[in-house]
Amino acid sequence: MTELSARRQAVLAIVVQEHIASGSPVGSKTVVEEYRLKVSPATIRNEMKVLEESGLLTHPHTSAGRVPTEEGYRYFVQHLLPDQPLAPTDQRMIQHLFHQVGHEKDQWAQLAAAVLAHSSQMGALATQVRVESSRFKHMQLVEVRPGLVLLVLVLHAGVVKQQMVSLDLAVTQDELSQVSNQLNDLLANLTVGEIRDWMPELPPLGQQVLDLVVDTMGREDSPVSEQVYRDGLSHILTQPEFAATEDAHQLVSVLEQASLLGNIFESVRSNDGVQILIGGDGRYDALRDLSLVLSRYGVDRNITGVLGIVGPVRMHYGRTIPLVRYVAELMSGLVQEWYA
Amino acid sequence: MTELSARRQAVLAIVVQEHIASGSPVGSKTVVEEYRLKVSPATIRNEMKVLEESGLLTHPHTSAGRVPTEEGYRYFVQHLLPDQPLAPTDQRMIQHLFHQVGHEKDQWAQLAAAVLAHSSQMGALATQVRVESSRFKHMQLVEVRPGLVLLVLVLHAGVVKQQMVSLDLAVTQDELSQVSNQLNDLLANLTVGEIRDWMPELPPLGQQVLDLVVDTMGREDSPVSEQVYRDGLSHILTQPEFAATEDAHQLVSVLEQASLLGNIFESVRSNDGVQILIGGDGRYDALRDLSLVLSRYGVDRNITGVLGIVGPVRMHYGRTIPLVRYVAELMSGLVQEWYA
DNA sequence: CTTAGCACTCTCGACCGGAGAGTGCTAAAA
DNA sequence: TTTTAGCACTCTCCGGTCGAGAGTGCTAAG
Repeated sequence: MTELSARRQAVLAIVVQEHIASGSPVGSKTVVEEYRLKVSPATIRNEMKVLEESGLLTHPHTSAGRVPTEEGYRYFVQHLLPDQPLAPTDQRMIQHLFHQVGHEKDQWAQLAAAVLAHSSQMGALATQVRVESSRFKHMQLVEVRPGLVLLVLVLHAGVVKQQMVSLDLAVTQDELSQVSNQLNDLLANLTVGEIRDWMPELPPLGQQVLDLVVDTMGREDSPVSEQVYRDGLSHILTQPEFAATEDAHQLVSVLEQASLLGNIFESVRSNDGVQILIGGDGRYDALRDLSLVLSRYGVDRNITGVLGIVGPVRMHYGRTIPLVRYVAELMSGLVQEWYA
Repeated sequence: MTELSARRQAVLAIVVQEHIASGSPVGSKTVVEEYRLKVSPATIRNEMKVLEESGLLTHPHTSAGRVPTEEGYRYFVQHLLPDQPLAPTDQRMIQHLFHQVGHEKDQWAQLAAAVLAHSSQMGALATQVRVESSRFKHMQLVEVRPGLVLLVLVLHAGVVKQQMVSLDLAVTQDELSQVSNQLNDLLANLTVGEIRDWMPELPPLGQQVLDLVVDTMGREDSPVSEQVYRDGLSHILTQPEFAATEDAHQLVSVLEQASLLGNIFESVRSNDGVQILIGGDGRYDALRDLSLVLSRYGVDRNITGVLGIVGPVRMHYGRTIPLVRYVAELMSGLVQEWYA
């Protein structure tokens, strides 16, 4: 990508903005008129032709206006987009919403998604924070019914994990409490790795419980509670009644497909700042017509979540980027306050 | 709705089935030919006319075949659909999938949704079970950092609830353990209602914790953990690029709108068997073009979840109904095994 | 380097007309 | 009384045509 003259940059910016606003190809006349340039349409046409040769614009057919390519969007976002903070009114509105939920940290992510979706009029995603390699804090065994025991594990940063298990041998609640107390002393402040390496000598029951603790600490968190799971919505869009475009169908299936999002989220976790994925950036074919504006949030590298916006490539980046950044910072603050 | 002659019923059944299969209006000739009836098309036309006058069929325009009305679908589902069990191959396939997840009860609902979606090629919904009015079993206070305490509450049926709280006064872990033990004795096997009515005399700290316990027991479960929340997907479908039909947009927004689904689920919870909502049944305008095939599952009235299928009104009820019934029974079995 | 002028291209919507599908009616047959 | 054959009629769907409109690319002059 060679350097672009100032005017050429301006033309690109205008085409991108105008296309984002209108949704249709933008012609040379529009560029001149809407932005009161002091040159003629013909001049703009020449510039646009050059931009097209650089791969930043295209036109859908001979006699339509220009449309940015994905590359054009990327150039725009990287070089031509002044990154301003979120509008103060939006800031206040969002802060207000977050003040209302308060301590219910389970609902932060959901609220973040709702706020993002509402403010951007796009799709929104948010995960809860994930705590990596947390240290053991406390455990408790509770007999639910004979032979069936519930392990409750409290880790640092207030993470609670639970696991139901049926024990081989019949035990009393007293025995369970005894084992719990013993392990509480032994394991205090250890990570799962440290426990694995160490593995102290214990009586059979203690051993069995210890194995369970290690399993449970190592296990990925899994979704819990009254969440409504949605699945297969994309199937419906294939029905002729819902004669949705190829695109709409694709969109929904991408968002339902956990593995792809998981990959992307992992890479987002490991970088700071808002990250923008336009049209899959060539790496993700399934995202061909989608853009993601994502950011990590949390506290250092150990407590992280991901949130952001999904929408068509033709998205108002000037609004969505500050929005995502702001919400991510806000969430980081909340997490800091209650976890760290 | 007056009684229908056997032949008229047969014609209705054929029209419904054929329309479900083909998606287009079905004409008198098709009815005769595909089902090898021993009458002429003209006779069928007369029958169809009567069915139309009864409000069970319509035609989209003068010279198209007939299409069932919502009322027609309802009649079909209630009177003309032989309720057969799910095909044994499907049964085996589904059982196989469920055997693999085993103890991870958090994942059952998700799996159920995935299975339903996959087997029906429609949208699927599933909630976790919800435990009503559960009895107190055990509690534990864990100091996360000075002034910040985590309450972990274990109820009967293995329900775990947690709540982070900042205490007014500084306390030691010992004091916390003492309060925990005291309350564990006092509250054993009580429901939230019983605790509220009783409310024993306690020292200030104990009182504060007791209030918190009551709050937490009474609180609705909220989604937890690494669940990816989705929101606002319907916004995207309003963009011209995803020029989805009115219907598709409606569909997605309905499924995102928690309150409507919540209402419906409540009514599903309180009835047995598979419940079918065709085109909103006149009660839900937002579901005009959608059908839901839902069922409760769980153990008696106290531990219940909801699962089912969403799709266009033109849905293959003969397949989806047995499928939903089967999965609901399977899930009930699992819940029984691990909760009751 | 910029611009006016102009021919050219392509889309889009409207309009038309014929083929096809299916109905409703009538009158005859069972 | 019920069923059926025959037939006119209606409506959609599809392809083709046409003109308006928008915008470009080129050329030649400023």
